[in-house]
Amino acid sequence: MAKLTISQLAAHVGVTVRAIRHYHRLGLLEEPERDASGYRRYGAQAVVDLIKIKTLSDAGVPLARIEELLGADPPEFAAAITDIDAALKQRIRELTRHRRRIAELAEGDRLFLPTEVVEILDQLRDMGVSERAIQTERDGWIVVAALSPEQIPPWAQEKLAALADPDFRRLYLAIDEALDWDPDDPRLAGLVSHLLSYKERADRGQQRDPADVALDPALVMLMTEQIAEASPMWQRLDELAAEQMQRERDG
Amino acid sequence: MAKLTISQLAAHVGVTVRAIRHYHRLGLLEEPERDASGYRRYGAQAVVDLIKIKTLSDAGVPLARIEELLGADPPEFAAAITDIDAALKQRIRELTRHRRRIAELAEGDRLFLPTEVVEILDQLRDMGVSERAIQTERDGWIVVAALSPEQIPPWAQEKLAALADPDFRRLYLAIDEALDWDPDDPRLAGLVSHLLSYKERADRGQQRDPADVALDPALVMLMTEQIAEASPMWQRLDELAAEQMQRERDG
DNA sequence: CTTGACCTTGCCCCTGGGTCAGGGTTGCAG
DNA sequence: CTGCAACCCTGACCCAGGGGCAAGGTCAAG
Repeated sequence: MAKLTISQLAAHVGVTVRAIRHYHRLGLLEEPERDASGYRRYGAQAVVDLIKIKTLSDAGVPLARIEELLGADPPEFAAAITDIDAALKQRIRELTRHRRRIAELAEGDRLFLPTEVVEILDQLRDMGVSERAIQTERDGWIVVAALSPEQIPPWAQEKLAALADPDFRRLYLAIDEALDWDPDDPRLAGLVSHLLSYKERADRGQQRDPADVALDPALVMLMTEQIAEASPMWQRLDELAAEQMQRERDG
Repeated sequence: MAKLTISQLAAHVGVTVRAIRHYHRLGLLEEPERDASGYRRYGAQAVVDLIKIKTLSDAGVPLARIEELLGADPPEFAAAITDIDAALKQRIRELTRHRRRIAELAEGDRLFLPTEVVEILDQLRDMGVSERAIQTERDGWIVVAALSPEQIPPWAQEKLAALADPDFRRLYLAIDEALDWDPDDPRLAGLVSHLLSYKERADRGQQRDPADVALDPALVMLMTEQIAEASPMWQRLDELAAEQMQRERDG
C-alpha cells in the first residue's frame, strides 16, 4: 500500500500519466507490479528511474538513446553525457545564430542578397526610384543568385559603375516613371529614343551598359521576363527598342 | 523556361524538395504555375517566401504560426519577431540549465538533491560507508524529495545532527557491514541489541533519532520498503527490532 | 447507491517531414 | 533513335513523443 499510483508518480516527477505509459511501452521504464485490481503500483526505484528519464529527455535526448544509456555502465554513460553536452552547446550556438537571422528578417532585403546587390538597391532608393521598381530589381537579382550565384559579382559591379553615370540614372528614372503607362501610350516613342541614345553613347564609350557584359543569355532572358511580368509597358518598350535597332541595322 | 524547378529552388534555399511540397500542402507557400508537363515552375517571389519560411522554421517557429505571420502586416510581423526572439532567448536559457543538470547527472548524487542531503552523503562517504549503502540512502532521499520536498530540511537536519554523534556513526557502519549478511545470520542478534541500545539512549537524550521526527508514515514505509528491497538482511533486522521492542513493552 | 475521480486498454490524431512505390518527362550520349 | 539517368508527379505509409477520446473497471465519500 505504500506504493504510488501512476498519477501520483506522474505528479511528483512532473510528467504526464500518458508519458509514463508511453515509456512502459517503449521498454524505457520497467512495468511495476499490479495490485489486485490491475492498477500499476510504483516503488522508489521507479521515481529514481523516471527522474533520470525526464532529465535526459528534457535535454533533448531521443527516447531510444535514453534506453541505451540506462543500460550503459558508468564510463559509457559518462562518455554519452559528454556527447550530449557538446550537442547542447552546439544547439545553443545555432539558436544564437538563428536569433541574428530572425532580426535581419524584420529588417528587409539584406537577408536574401549579397552585399553588392544591397548596395545597388540602396543607391536606387537614394535616387528616388519607386519602391515597386526596387522590388522588381531585387526579385531579378534573387533569381540570378538562385541560378548562377557566381555571375552576381561581375554583373553587379557593372551595374554599380553604370549607376555612377548621370545619364544612366536619368534613363533609369524615366523608365521608372513610365512603369505604369499603358503599353500603347504615345509617350513610349520618346522613351525608346532616350534608351537608344543612351545605348549608343555607352557603346561608344567604355562599355558602360550592363547588358553588354558577357552574360548567360538565358539569364538575361530570365531577368527580362521577370521584369516584363511586372510591367507590360516594359515588355513593349523592349520590343520597340529591338525593332528600332533592327531598322537601324537594315537601313 | 526561365523559372526554377522545384529541385533548383530547394537547392538554392537549402531545403528539401519534400519540404517544399509539404509547405504547399499546408498552404504555406503558394502553388506556382505548372509547365506543359505539370512540373511546378517557381519565380523570384517563391525564393523570397521560402527563405522567410526556412528562416522562421529553423528558429523553431511552428509552421502553423509561420502561415499566420506571412499574412501579417509589418507592425504585426515585427511584434511577432520580437516574441520569437524572446522565446529563443528563453530557450537558450533553458538549454543552459539542462546542460548543468546533465553535467550533474554524470557527477552523481548532486543531481536530484538539495544541499543538505548532499552534505549527508558526503559525510557518509568520509566515514567510509560502502558505496552501495550510500546509493540506497541516496535513492531514499530522492523519493522523499520527489514526494514531499518540504519534509527534506527538518529530516535532513536531524540526520546531520545524528551523524555528529559517534554512537550513531558506529551503528551506521555496523549495519553497513551487515548489509550482505544472510537474514538468518546469527550475528543479527548482536546488531539488534546494538540498534536498540542506541535507540534507548537517543530517546533518553535529545531525541536524536531521525526516525522520531514527525514524518508522513506513508513516506517512512516507502523508504523502509525501498531499503528492504536492497537488502533482505535489513528487512529482517527491522522485524527483529520491532519484535524485541514489543516484548520489552509487554514484559 | 450514486457520484466523481481514478485506473485500464486501444485507437486515431498531430507536426515536420522521410521514404517508398508507381508512374510520366527531359536531356544527353551512344 | 534509343536508352538511361535524373528529374518530376501523386499518394500512401512511417517515425517520435505523446494528446484526446472511448469504453469499461475500481474506489472512497456522502
